[in-house]
Amino acid sequence: MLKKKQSNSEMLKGTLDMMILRTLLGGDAHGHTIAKVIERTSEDLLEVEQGSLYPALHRLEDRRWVSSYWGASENNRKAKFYRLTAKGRKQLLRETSRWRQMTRAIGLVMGEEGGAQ
Amino acid sequence: MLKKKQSNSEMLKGTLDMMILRTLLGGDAHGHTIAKVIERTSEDLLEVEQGSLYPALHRLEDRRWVSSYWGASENNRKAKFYRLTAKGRKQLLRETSRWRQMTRAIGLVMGEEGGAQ
DNA sequence: GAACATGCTTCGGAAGGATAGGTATTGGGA
DNA sequence: TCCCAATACCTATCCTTCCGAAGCATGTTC
Repeated sequence: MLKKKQSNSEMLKGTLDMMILRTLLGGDAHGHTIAKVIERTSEDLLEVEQGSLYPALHRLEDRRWVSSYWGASENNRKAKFYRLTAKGRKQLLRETSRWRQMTRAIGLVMGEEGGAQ
Repeated sequence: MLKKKQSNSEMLKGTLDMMILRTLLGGDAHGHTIAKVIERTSEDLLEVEQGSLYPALHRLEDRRWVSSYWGASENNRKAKFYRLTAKGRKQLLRETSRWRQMTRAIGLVMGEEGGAQ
């Protein structure tokens, strides 16, 4: 993920799962769409690579945070849809909380007096 | 890094280098001190493991972002001090900018209207 | 002088992300 | 008709970082 102009950055590894779960709060969606939603809502600051996206989706399914089923996309193509499970919802809360805590902590170290908003 | 109670989190990988560089803005320091400073300024939300710290310092030195020299610590022990180089300063600016951009982007995806302040 | 705190090093494994290659299907245009 | 672009998915391999663990050395204190 995260590219656009300068590739990688290595920063923020581990946030992709959280963003996928967050996206699924808006309703079931298939991989391709999830990636597009993340890219657009981030104002194209993030770019979700397929090589990151699909392994992430499988990971989330293995952990029972999402479930999947085959269906047809908006373009009438075969597509695997993902749905947030109850476990996934809890996980999303945990990760969101952790994310806020961590960004605040780093903000403190970086000397941003406001901390995380 | 980042533990305290619940270990890891896997989130935020790649920010350690930035925090080390930031810490060295305050003046030369050796590894042990750098770790303590990061822990304390983060209000103990972050924990810097030795197995992360020293490889990171070597990494930064390989990239010429810091230079090192042997000296004596406050406790009269042998210690390797690190100093931010001109290249390191530029890198710190780049990483800080990138960090702000990325947290803002993720904030957008997570639906935090304020974005990263 | 044993124990402890300080201080540094490195190995090995786990995990996530990116690159790059591949498959399949639909629809549109030459 | 044929081909290509876009959509949609999969996965092997490599790279990087982090962490646990083990080890070494030295100064201080009891």
